[in-house]
Amino acid sequence: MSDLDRLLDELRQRRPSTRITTQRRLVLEALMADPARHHTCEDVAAAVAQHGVKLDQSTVYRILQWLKNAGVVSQTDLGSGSDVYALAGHPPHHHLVCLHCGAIIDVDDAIFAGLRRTLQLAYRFEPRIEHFAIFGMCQACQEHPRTEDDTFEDEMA
Amino acid sequence: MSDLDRLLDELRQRRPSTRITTQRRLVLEALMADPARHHTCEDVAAAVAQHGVKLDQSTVYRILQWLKNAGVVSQTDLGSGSDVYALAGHPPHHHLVCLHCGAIIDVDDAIFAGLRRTLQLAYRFEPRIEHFAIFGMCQACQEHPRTEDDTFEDEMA
DNA sequence: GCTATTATTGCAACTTATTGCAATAGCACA
DNA sequence: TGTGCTATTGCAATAAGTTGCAATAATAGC
Repeated sequence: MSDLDRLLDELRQRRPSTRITTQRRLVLEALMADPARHHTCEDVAAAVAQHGVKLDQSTVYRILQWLKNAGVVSQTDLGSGSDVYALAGHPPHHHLVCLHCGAIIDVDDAIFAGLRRTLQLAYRFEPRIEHFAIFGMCQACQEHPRTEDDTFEDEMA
Repeated sequence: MSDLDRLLDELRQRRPSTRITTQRRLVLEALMADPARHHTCEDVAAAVAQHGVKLDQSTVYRILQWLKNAGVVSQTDLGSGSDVYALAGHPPHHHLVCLHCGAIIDVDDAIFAGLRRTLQLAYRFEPRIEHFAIFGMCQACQEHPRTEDDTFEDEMA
């Protein structure tokens, strides 16, 4: 039994009314074919299309939401214009995004340990910090300042 | 000289080519009329319209981006469908958003002190954590669990 | 005050993402 | 294997936000 089928099986067991459709299978297949990648909705649709099946974008979005709710994928806005989806890794990883140059720096999940504990203890809140983006300014751009509003965000727009 | 004019003056001084337009003045006026509020683009447009001036939504968005880049307002996605904009407070405040019941819990900026320090020391990254939303599950919903994917996010959708 | 320069606006078109609804297709059960 | 229930899909419409471009208007310099 493949990883894919194992996962689909588990999803059905958690909620028996769940149906395993061709579309869901193909989307998961596309995600698992490149597990470390940040997939956009468009990427996924394109990958599925290569198997000769055209999915409506609303279907892709709905399947990605479903997988996100099930904790299988994370959804992140890295400031690129479209959200990215990634298989929930073990352990999760996060990103620092430079508002000036657009650099994306990977960071370890450990940086959130203290914050998680604070939220749990002080607020009894169980945060879902699975694939975070923190915007700011990287070292190089701090040393090479540009004007206040001449930012990557402008360029992204 | 009003707070509004003082602020506009400062913005011009920082970047002399900046022009103070009626539109920018009205948007800032609307924001400052209710400084503690989370304003949506629509709110702002409506407030300005009460002064008899109709602004195109693209204009409102552009002005809000400008103010954000200048550090005057913060932009936050609280999961409501439209981003909210708030005057940058002193000190900044943040929110915990429950994915199940939609509750929004205010939290103090102090919870980010450790994370900020870590990012500065370990990554030489200057984070811009001005008005954050952290999604997760509040205490009440942890005690009253619903099914895995029967979340507020579904309802929001 | 008048004029030239160019930042900003309004408009219309476009992108990303979501939603209501009728049609389709999993899957449980006979 | 066939049948019914209903979760899921595709479609078309909608919402939120962005962008290119021509027209407008703020400001600097005369």
